[in-house]
Amino acid sequence: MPWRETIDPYLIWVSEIILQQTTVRQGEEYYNRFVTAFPTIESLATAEQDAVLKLWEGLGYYSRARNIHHAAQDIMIRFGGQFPDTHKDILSLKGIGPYAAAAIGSFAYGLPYVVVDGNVLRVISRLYGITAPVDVTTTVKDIRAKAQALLETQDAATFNQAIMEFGAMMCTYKNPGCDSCPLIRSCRAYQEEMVPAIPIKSKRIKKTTRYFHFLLLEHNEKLVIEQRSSKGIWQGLYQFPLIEKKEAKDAPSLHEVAQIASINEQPPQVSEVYKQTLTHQYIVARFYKYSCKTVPKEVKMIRNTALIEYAWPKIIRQYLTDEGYLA
DNA sequence: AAGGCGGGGTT
DNA sequence: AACCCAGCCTT
Repeated sequence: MPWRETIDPYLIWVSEIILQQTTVRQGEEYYNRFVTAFPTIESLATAEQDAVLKLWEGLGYYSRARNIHHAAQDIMIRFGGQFPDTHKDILSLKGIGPYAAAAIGSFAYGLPYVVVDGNVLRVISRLYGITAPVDVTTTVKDIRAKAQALLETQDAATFNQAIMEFGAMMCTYKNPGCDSCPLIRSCRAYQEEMVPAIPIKSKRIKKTTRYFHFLLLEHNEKLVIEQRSSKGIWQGLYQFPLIEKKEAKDAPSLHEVAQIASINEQPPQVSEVYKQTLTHQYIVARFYKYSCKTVPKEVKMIRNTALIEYAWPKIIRQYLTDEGYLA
């Protein structure tokens, strides 16, 4: 892993943000492309947000891309382009929380702050037999304090790397290697046969289903696109004009489509159903291709060949790939 | 303190 | 299809 062979805080920062909620296998390619495109803080700070999002396309949690971009600009202003070297300053950057601040600080500068990621939550909660839910603030604070005490005078970078690796390789969520674990004599969960039950989580997420109808409005060999803004999913990414329905059986009416653009008489070319599961939502989407007589002046229109230049949500990118638009 | 935010992996 | 994986921001 290239980011383990450097003490450059910028490279470590990029890798830690990408590797959050992402497997190493998937993240590695994104990391390489990102640091090639933006080798320095300054190059990232001066980039367009669209360019940053394009490199993040398909990775998910796009606020990470917006935040790292914003933080790079912040570093130029507040720290003269030098990545800050105190825990407090690192933590003040947007998109960097307790985990990332401890990881970057220890790996780049040897700052003595323990990392608490999912691995560490699991290791420490099992070691101390913690049956309080690990997804509440007070429990995380307790676990951080216990982990910090274990770090004590040890080398922070080595300790942080080791405890995360131990969680990932030995103290795994399923099928942990208790049979060969060097810590079973001190592991409360093992002694009380609680290993499979810990860590305990309290929150359940309920998913809502949303029905999206994307309109491909064609006029003069161009398509109408728009950028998602404000709140909700896929902020900053691009999409086609969207009509959302509450029920599966609903389809956009001619009248609704006509309000967006003046369409020709022939019926639209309707795609198959595309589905995507998000953390809190289940998306069901169809795509409708219309030929238009006119479109409103203020909309953004691009040629088919330019579609590849924009950052799309996974479900739209899948459709565009299937239709040969990105080939 | 609670909820929202993608996408991938395993069973 | 139904489960799991996670750190940070906003409200």
